[in-house]
Amino acid sequence: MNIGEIAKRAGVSRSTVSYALSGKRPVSEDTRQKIQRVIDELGYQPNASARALANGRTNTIGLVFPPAGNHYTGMQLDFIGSVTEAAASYDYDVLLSPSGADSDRSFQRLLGERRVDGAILMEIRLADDRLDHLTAVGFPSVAIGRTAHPEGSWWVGLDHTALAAACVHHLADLGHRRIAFVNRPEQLLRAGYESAHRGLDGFTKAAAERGLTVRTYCCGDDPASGHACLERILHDDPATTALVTLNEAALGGLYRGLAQAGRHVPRDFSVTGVVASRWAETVTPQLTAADVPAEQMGRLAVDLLVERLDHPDTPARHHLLTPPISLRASTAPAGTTPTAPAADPGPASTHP
Amino acid sequence: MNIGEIAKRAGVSRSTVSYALSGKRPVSEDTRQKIQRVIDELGYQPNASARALANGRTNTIGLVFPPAGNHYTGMQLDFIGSVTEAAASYDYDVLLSPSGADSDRSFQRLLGERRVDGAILMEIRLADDRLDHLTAVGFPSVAIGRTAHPEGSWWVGLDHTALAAACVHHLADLGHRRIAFVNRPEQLLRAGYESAHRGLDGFTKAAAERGLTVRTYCCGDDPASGHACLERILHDDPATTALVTLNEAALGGLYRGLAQAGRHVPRDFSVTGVVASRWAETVTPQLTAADVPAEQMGRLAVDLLVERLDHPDTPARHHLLTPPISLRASTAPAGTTPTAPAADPGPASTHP
DNA sequence: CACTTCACGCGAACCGGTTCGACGATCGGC
DNA sequence: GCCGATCGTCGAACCGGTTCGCGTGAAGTG
Repeated sequence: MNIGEIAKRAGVSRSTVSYALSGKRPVSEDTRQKIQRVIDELGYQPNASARALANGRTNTIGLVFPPAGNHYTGMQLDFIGSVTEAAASYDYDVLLSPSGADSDRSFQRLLGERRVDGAILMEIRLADDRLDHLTAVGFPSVAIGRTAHPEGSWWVGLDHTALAAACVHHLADLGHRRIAFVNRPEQLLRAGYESAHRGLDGFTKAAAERGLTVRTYCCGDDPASGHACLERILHDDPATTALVTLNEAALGGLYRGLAQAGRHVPRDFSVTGVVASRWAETVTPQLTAADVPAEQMGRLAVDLLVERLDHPDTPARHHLLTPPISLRASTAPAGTTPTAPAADPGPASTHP
Repeated sequence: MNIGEIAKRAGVSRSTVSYALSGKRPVSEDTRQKIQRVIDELGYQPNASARALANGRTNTIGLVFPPAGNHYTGMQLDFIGSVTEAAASYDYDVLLSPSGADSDRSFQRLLGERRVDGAILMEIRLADDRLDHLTAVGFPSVAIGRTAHPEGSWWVGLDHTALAAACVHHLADLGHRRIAFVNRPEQLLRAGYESAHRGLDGFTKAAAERGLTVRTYCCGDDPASGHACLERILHDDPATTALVTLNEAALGGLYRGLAQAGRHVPRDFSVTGVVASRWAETVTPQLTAADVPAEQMGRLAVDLLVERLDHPDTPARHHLLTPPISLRASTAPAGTTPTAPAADPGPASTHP
């Protein structure tokens, strides 16, 4: 059932059907109704490929995935969901592109084969060749995250420096003097992931400002690594009384490690960090954290991209978000029994 | 840079370039190299829309989302990731379709506008009009989940009945006599979600078989609901000593409720269920559960779909999986102190 | 009544690929 | 030396839309 078929049955030409549908030229009320009736009857819908070929727009945006293997974190899920929904509200579809191991192939396909009108990139690195390439060829894109030199490009990001610093100040205000920082995996830090870098930066500077004793750690994106990381922390400095984490996937393991070491949260040990609220609320006690507004970020990214697609000459825009720390139940004043392990080892037992 | 440009620079016709690329007709080694050189030089990639229009295949598969609003569970994330990767390995792209509130519009677009060659559907209902429609029009699709009458259609699913029953038997073998069942939200149960129905079924039958006293609950897909649900459970029957859950998003809340009620897991209360391993390992103590092999399921779904696309006349195939229960740390024999609350209320305090 | 004006609708060209039928050149066989 | 098969290439048609220029009939104007 193509447009020619509709035209034939309605007794008009193909172009008239096209104009009746697009409204780009006036069509008399009579013929419009005649055409509409045939369309309704046959349930006709124009072929997307043909339309894309003719007018050069696919009405699809690409969502470029991190090269993080098959390990997706919760935040990414939230991005995907919110981007998809926001795109749908603009009548755009979303094409997923795992810029994974063979990043080039899949990524190049999106652009070279013109499958998408624009792209949204996740998991940005400070020096991001994907973005460099896109801006070099002038391809419309919006980054979720910002590079070292974001001037003149489109993005929506979190002020990781400020957020990590806020966590430090929160702990320092509570009297903690020896704190640890649990970052994303070392491999990602080395790759230049912006959240890992800026977060570490903010943590380190704020800690220096407040004269705290700190140690920083990288930690795999899974509970087992979190558990192991926590054991290292307490081994390296048993007097540590608090930690800041950017690693939501490790959170469960960090808590488990604390329980096993007999440190009660928040009585003996405070935990905070930068984590999406749905994960902060999953652990017990709930995590006091700067909540990553993933859904809002996804929607903003789509808004920006659509604006850029509709008005190609608009100067670059961006949104830098700094959500406040949500006080929940995982932090408390330090100092009642700063270094001694808790007296009651009961709750920590985990025998099978 | 289109195929005509390549042809001109290589001094051949457009059709020759096409044949050189597709290999569907022999091309002399000389001209092939000449063409290849030009292509490499210009970085030419054929336009996807034009190709799709010409040969009727988009090389894209649609991944149809649940109508669950903007609330995505962890399992869905795993599906999305594994489907995307598996599809990439077959050179297919993945188009996301939120068959959400206005399910029709987005869903119909995929099919009617021929944006995709085939579709993978998630969150299947026992009576699923989307699937009925697809099979009615003969559109190639594979379901992740199975309807009430899956004969003759393509799917990969979990034997929820058997899994829930296995959980019951596991608890019964440990001596538990009064257990609760925590299902997905009531709204989904009423909508006919197959996991909710078959799981409930398997639970009920197995419990009857073993002569257990049971109560069943529906619970929202979030920690707060889980917490509330657990309070209801203990209020309705304080002698309950174990629960089975299908609701991974509520898991954190269930644990929190138990801690707050002074029930130590697994000493005073056993918890098990059907949950993806990454979530089972996030809670403390780690959940003894039938691990949902989400990644494997995603890959299998793609395998089936690609087979169906390549061989349109193959009879329907499917995979029914029954993963074993992974013994972790959340279940223990009942009976040492079956009904009395734990003596030590310490670990349950959650003051801010 | 002749002339412009306008509203509508038509045909043809185009987007960038694929595919089919045909044609010229080369080759081997008798 | 002529004929038929084979190989490599070309031109044209087609996929299903969109868009431009033009023609036609009716309405408006002096």
